[in-house]
Amino acid sequence: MELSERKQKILGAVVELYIKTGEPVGSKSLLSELDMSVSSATVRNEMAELSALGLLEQPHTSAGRIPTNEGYRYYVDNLMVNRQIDESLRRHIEASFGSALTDPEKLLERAGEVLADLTGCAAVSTTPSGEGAYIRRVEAVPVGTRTVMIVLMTSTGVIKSKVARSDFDLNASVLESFYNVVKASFVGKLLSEVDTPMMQSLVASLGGDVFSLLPLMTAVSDLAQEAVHTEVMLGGQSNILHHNNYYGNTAYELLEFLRRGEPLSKLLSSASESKDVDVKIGSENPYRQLMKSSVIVSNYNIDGNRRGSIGIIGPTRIDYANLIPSVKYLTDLVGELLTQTFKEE
Amino acid sequence: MELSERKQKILGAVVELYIKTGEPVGSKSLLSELDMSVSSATVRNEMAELSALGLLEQPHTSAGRIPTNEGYRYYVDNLMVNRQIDESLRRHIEASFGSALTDPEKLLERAGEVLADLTGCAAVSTTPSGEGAYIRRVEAVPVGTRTVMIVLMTSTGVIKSKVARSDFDLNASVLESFYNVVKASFVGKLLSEVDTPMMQSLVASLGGDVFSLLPLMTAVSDLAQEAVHTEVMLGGQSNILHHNNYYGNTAYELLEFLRRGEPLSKLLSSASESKDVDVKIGSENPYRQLMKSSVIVSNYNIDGNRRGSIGIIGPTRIDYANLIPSVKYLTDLVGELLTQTFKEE
DNA sequence: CTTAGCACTCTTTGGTTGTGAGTGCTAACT
DNA sequence: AGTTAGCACTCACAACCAAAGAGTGCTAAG
Repeated sequence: MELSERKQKILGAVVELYIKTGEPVGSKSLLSELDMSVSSATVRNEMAELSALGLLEQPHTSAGRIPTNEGYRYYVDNLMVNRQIDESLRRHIEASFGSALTDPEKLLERAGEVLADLTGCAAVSTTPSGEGAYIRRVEAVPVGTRTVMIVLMTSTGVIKSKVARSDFDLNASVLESFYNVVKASFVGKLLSEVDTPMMQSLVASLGGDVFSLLPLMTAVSDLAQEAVHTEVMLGGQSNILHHNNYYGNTAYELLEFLRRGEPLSKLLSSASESKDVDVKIGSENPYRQLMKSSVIVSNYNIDGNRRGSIGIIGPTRIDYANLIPSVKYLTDLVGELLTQTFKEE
Repeated sequence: MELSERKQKILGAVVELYIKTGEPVGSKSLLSELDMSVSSATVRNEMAELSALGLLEQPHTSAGRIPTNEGYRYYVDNLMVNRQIDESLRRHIEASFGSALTDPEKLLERAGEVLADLTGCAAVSTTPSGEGAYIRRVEAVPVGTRTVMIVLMTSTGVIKSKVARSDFDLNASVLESFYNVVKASFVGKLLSEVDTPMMQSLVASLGGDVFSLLPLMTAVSDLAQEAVHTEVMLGGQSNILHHNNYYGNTAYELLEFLRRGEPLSKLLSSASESKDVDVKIGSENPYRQLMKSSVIVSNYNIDGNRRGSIGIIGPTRIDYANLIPSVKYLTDLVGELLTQTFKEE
């Protein structure tokens, strides 16, 4: 869509003013913000044309204009200039990561909280995907006579552990055969290869040891499942109540939607890989509950590979110019931290 | 406070009707619920006296009565009969614990979710306290040449792990001396004994090995800190929006309060040990944000020792008769599950 | 002690009426 | 042809008022 320079200036001003105040913006209040040497009537004419193009709309006949989803879209794609994140804020963010660095889950949870505080929106983050990761190591640490803790480490640095119980004593010889099986059948395997058929054929091949080993094997399989499955974390839910756009029970519906991890996970994984930051505005979102919300998602990379996402969810009149760079900055930071943590083999 | 039988009956009926409908209850609507052979005027007189006693109040002059905090308190202490939890519900609850049994943190988180769904309130739960627990075992599992995962197990079955990095190669001899130090200084110690002075004197005694061992020791100490510190989990926040008593931004304030773990933790730990279930009504709570809320908390025991708490937070007109038994039932169940899981030594 | 009756209070609801912000249109102006 | 002043029009919103309804407290009689 081609717009005259003046139309662009007006559209941009309407969007930014509406984002700031939350009130529909009229021709006069627009003029006082915008140093243009034209009259309000001219602005009105231009706004009428922008309405005809579907970029602005009126809540009712005699009110100011607010941007449509398409209006926001045009603004984000063509008009917006990303704000810089100032240095002191940057230091503040980096400082908030304290010592939670070692555990990826904790790190991502923290990242969500930081982003929520920073943006005043609800924030979501996913743990690093296990896709393409393989099993680096499995250990069985005895806890009791019939109890061991199984620890599984993946090539992406994720560590999962679980207690396994057997109905038989787990003596040295049982553990030895456990390690043999693990070495032969698990280490080096992709996490996604550990599935039901694989387990079945493994069990079939175990022979006499099956009864004592089965609980341990099941635990390893469970852990692989857990590790390949990305977890979705949510922070700053209460921020949603701050945005007066969520009146009535839309706030409840949104919170309820955010609680279910599965649709959230889909939402995040659908974020475009090609773009730095993916912005979905209102009805561009695939879920009914998000019709009045915008979602800003960015992917973080570990060692150059896309591994997970971090994003925020707010009203469509979210402050794109400030928050898009914030999300971008935080995902990059998380990617760096994780890469750094696990680069030592 | 002594009340005539009729006053008790009336007070009880007012409380229960108000809990059910949320509307102030008047003398007439009360009569139709209550099969008493008296007139509305008599009821009015009784209600006036209950008001004078501070057990009922009126939102405005010509409205029905609602219970005061003292009214609820009298009801809970003297009038209420605990409802039974029906068998099918009981089975449903037990089924919802699926396979999350092994990890206490997961179990408690799940318990919170279940309770939130069950009661329609926000639910909080704490992980088992490390107070009185000792270190049962510490393991160092090599991950890379300069990286090990430290795993700490406590006598209460909590397992914490953390990756530790050193600036030197962690060869077999370093690990051996690590295990020696652990055996001598950590295993069998109470978690609370691992504090800064203890660590300082330990470091002083390490001698030449200090540089390679220090990161590992620090990790062990961190894990002990983590294990002794109980974590507070929150579920069902969105349920708060359902209760129309939280109008305006009281809902936001409450959510914001619940987000901060520290006051929540204090709240839970202040639950009376003597009583089965501790109920705090409105201003009985020590926090301003809970003035309009009731908190129902119960402790769970592992092997007979109080280890943590589970509770719910809702409006003061919460359904005490049904929900107190629910909370009680769930805490007992959690206690049983945890005891069972860790009784094998 | 109980109860019928009644005056009184206070919220809630619906209707009416201004007010003000903002628009669209027309006609004049550059 | 684009711009602007002027003006009639629309519509949400607040203020105000009246009627309705629920419920009370009080009084006097049973």
